[in-house]
Amino acid sequence: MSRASTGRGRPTLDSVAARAGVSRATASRVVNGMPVTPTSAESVRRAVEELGYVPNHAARTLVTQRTDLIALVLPETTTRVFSDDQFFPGVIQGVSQQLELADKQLVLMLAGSAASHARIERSVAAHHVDGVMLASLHGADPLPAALTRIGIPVVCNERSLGPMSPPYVGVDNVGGAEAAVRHLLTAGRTRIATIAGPQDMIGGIDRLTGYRNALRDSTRRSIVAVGDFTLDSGYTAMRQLLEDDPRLDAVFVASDLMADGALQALRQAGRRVPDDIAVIGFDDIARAQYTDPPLTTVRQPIIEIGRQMARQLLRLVAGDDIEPKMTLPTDLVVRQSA
Amino acid sequence: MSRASTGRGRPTLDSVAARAGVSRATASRVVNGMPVTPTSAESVRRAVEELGYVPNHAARTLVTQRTDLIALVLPETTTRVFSDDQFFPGVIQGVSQQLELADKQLVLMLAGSAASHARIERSVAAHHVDGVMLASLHGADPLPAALTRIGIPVVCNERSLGPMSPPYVGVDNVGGAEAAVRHLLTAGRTRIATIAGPQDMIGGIDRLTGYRNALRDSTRRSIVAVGDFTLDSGYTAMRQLLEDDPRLDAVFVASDLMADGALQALRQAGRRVPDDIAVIGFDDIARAQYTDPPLTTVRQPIIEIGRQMARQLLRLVAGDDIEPKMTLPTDLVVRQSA
DNA sequence: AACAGCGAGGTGAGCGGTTAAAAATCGATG
DNA sequence: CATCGATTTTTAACCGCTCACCTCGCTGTT
Repeated sequence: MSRASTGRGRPTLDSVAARAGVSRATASRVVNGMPVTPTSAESVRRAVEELGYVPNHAARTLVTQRTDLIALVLPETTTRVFSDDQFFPGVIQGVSQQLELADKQLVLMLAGSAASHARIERSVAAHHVDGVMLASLHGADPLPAALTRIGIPVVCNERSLGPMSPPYVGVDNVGGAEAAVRHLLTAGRTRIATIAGPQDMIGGIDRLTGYRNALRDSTRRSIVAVGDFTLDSGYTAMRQLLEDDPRLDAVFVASDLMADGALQALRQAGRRVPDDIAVIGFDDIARAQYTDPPLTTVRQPIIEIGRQMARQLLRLVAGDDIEPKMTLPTDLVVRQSA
Repeated sequence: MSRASTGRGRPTLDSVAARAGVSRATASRVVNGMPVTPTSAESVRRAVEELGYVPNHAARTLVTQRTDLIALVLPETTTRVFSDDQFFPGVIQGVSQQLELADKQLVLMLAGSAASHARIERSVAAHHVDGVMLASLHGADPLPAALTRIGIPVVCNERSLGPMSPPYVGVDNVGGAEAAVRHLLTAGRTRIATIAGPQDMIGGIDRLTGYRNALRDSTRRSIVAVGDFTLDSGYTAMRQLLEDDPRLDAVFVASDLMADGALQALRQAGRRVPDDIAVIGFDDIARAQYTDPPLTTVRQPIIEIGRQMARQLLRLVAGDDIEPKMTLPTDLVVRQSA
């Protein structure tokens, strides 16, 4: 028998069924789009409409074991969440678009302290979410391994440096950097330095590799300074480079934010860009078109990264298996700085 | 009787109870920190430990009617999510910090299309979340009213322009703008213009009001151009102002991003800042310290906005009632542009 | 010694759905 | 017209947890 449905509060499937004159099971079928007689489908649909019925998510989750929740974990290092590079907003936007298509909700988890790390693991262990996306990991973060062990689908942004590398969606950092440096070589630049990113992040490592690759094919030697993707570090690194080798005529900078800092250092040092020295950045952040001069840079498709991460994860959640490595193209955007 | 606990899969409260030699109810009490005999508390705790038990969230939600999920709704207007003002990342960070203390999870919903609007309403109607924070609404958004009608706690960022205004956490836009303009007056500036923000957003409206208030007390007349908070619009507005009144000696700009654009227009027009013309922005975004010259601006405590929104909402969710209007202070940060 | 009072722990009824299995319905067929 | 197979619908058993209520053993009182 269907349960007594006298109770007030929001309507349940029982009240819908009662009103439509069918059993709860039939009502459930209609709600879930399973085949039923047009007659009962119609009456159930009307009852749903009249009562303003909305399925109870918790009840459904309890039996189906699906939460329709997808987590996006971001490391809450001030460096990145609060920098201007717009990486996180972009990823969030892409992820959000894709999840919306699949009618999943996005749970955002900022992993700052060790406490939040533990909290995330607990939450995932409780199967509070169906899958997890990890973005912008530093070094050999233990999280990918921990989550994989729990046995929940995981997708990363860029390959993980740790022991266990889950499927990932990355961009062609190496190729992009190579293209940038080749552009400088083609323009006849001879002393080409780089301001690399942190060497415990894929972006930092691979862009430096690309720089080295491109120079290896030429006769130029490599000149390297290291920053941490912040504007200040770009400024400092540029001053350092100028001091070490005043005759530089080009610099490939591993992020636009650092490139912006580098431009300031160059301006202060009285160097004209691109006449005296060419500058190429990486990321193509919004500001790149407003620097002085507008910045030539390597664009990475940030929103697309988010979309693809979500797409891959959704497949994993659905039980399909996927190509574990996905690399999105980068391309050189030529403006005035090189 | 306790249910047979032979089933494989992750441990349930039943298996914990069985292992600890107590009833499910007692195990539940221990897990939820209610008073029990030290003896049974200890044995339950050990069982939890050994089995790696984590409570099933859906089951708990089903009976308690709490989801421990809090939604943050952001309008996905490209203008803001993808601008450099870092408002959203800041709010997210503040919200996240506060929610973590209360052990709630954050569900992020981007409200772009009409479809996503409907989706959000549906999700809230299903009591998928315990409460909702709405940020940065445009005009008379119908969402506050719709959500309030559903009967779920809502907190906004800034008061809503619509018919129904939920409790909100805002900043002292008027006072900040007044302080900025007074600073210009004190410095002896005589022709003080403003580049206002969009007049369908509280920030845009109130900052213009503050500008007018401050001028009303003086003998200066007001000169107004309107932008939409983007850099480009600041640039355009500044050119317009210069054309209309070439003898301007100061401008109060309703956002740093627009101020950045204004600085570029001024530089291009050959005006020296602050010698020929003083510029004051609003927001104190990260970039403000790197503009040329560094920007004098009105700081608003973005992270704190997020924290307070979350704090207020959590109280509402807990059933406490709160002061429906909360205004956080803004303060003038004097750098070199004025 | 009998009994009220009290606190700890057990019992069982839900919470609101899904879904496998059983029952009912129905058109087609011999 | 009874029978059979194919659908559609109903029944009822969960999913895993909380909580109101009841039981039970113990102490303190008269």
